[in-house]
Amino acid sequence: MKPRIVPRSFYARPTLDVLRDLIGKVLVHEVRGRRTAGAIVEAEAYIGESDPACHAAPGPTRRNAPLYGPPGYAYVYLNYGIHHLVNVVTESDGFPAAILIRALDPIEGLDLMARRRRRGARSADLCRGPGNLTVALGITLADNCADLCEGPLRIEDRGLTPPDVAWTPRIGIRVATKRPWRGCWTGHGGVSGRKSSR
DNA sequence: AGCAAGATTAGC
DNA sequence: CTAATCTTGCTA
Repeated sequence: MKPRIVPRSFYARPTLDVLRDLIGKVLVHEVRGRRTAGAIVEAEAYIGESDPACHAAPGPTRRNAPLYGPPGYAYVYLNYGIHHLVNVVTESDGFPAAILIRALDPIEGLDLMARRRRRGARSADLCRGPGNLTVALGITLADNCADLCEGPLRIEDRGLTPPDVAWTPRIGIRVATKRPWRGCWTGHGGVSGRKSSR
């Protein structure tokens, strides 16, 4: 199967279904003709205003506006003043939900990724961790609201066999840590997490 | 206008 | 385990 951009209808479904099918898809970013890409290995779901960990929990604000918009768009924001995190907006237009991309398996542009990551990192570590993969792919606030179905930032289906997905609690947050809304590529070494979760 | 908090990471 | 660092949103 040749590379194909994932259509908007893919994202207009229940978030956990999208999350399961997103593992194994390829996130691509092109800057000045240079392409970087990696297979999604780990991601977390943030669903609705009733999810205390979701940015939409306080209701609509200027910052989380993309979450309420149509599916298939990127929601990028700065966390802890240091790290950019990428989310994929899901569900129907008007319902706030998204999937945080936490780790990738580098496929293209490894040299460029290494250059962007100042601290030396082995190729397998280039895109491990939500804050690290945005640096490796060169994703910034400028990519907020980017259309993932068209443009320099997109998600492709390269025909990889859908991997088994392991569900675990979300990490790195301090509320609602018991919901098993973190999907990991079973047995893949590129999954983030500092301790036992690997 | 000022302040506290946060979906992280690296370093001791 | 804790510091670093800045945007957002709430309070005055």
